[in-house]
Amino acid sequence: MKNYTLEEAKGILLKDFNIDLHEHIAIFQSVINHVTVSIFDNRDHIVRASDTITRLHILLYGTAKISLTHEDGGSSIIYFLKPNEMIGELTLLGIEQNPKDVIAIGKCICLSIPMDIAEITLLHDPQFLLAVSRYIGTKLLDRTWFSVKQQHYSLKPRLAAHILLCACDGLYNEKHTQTAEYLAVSYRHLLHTFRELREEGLITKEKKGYSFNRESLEQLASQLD
Amino acid sequence: MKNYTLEEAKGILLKDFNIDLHEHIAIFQSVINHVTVSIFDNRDHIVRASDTITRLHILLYGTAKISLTHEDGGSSIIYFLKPNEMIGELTLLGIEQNPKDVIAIGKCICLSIPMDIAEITLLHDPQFLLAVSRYIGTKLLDRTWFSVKQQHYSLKPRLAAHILLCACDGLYNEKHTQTAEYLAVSYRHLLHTFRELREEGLITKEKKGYSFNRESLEQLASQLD
DNA sequence: TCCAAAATGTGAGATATCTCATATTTTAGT
DNA sequence: ACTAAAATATGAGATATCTCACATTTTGGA
Repeated sequence: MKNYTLEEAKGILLKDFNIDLHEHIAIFQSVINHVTVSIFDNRDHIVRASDTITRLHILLYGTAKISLTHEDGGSSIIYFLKPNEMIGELTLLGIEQNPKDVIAIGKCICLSIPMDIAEITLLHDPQFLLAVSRYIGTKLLDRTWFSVKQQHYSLKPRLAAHILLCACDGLYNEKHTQTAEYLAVSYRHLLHTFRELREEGLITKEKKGYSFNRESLEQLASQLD
Repeated sequence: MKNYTLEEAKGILLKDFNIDLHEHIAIFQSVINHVTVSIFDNRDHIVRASDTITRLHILLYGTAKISLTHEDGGSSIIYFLKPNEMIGELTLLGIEQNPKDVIAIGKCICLSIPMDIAEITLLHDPQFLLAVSRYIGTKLLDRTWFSVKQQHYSLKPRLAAHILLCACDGLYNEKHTQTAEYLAVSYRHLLHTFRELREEGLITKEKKGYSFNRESLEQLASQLD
């Protein structure tokens, strides 16, 4: 993990990642001179469950996972974070009881400000508060939909939806281990279901991932709506 | 369902339900002259998924369930609402895409104000916005914990936790049909698990519900933490 | 008080999913 | 280029949970 000032970061971000910072810092406008930029590598902890959370982040680039380790040693992926999502907002609000691990999947870039600065400014800023309400509310709805579907339908249609969701240029290419944790099934069972989809001709294994028959997958996934 | 003005309601609430309104209207102070009180009977719809939502409610008394009907005809209980919880706040924030049914379980009493009044006042009130952020954030954490546990552990320990949570004066007395929907298992399987708990001596059927060995249930449920 | 609807209860067989053991292939770091 | 770790893959048997069919009991209204 490397840290940069906003000034240092501007050049790097624009050159190497084609990110224009101006689009992203609106929400931090009132605390702009406290903003720094951090670049994380694959598997770096952005937040460690066991540590005190000292900064409020916004993910600019990359994907991160929030995950939780159970008493029995197993773990669950709770959420995949995508660009423009916040990290630490529930701690800022003073309601997070059981912090979770946030881990970079591939390279990740975050804006961040110190938590104590956020507390004395953002918590009184109606614009920020409305934005954060909407953000958390949307997550609540997403999570509700996801978990209701998860508990009501078997893996096959959920996997179909997941493949469609993750596919990039018509190719699904996620790690089965991650998918199994996210869909909360055993690795073995996930593989079994992948085979079913293959045998039914809905997906085909290629060198770089799985290609698929979009219409058939969509039809399978449509029962979730 | 019956509606009352705040003035009309004061007497009824204090006399019949021992509710002192003053404790509850703080959050609506700025729109106090638009507040009305509604009393719902068992199985009344407080909100109907198919209708436009025109009021923002706060539940004062009773229990209500939020539930959703699946494409395949089955249904899931998403959440049990308890006193001091809001109904319609996600609609107020403009982010609710798929409204759900909210149904009274037994008698329910709500404060409410028209949604359009809420939009022009509460959405700019930092105190309200902070309160609503915390409220929704807490729900997000509850729901996350619940669904992660739900998908990772079998019914037995979850049922133990549920019995402890619902028990009143050492007696569990919920409808099995409701419990099955909430814990997202078939009625048949729920009964099967109840029998297991009975045969292992953790619970005992009484005339008015189930009594239980608290320590044993707590030990069973403790693996969820 | 009576009836219809809801809730409770049980059996049997089907299916989804898990656990564990083990082998091969791919990936990342030095 | 080599090696250890991670990811992929498969089989076999166990378990959790579901579906359906059916009988009995309780409950809420007219």
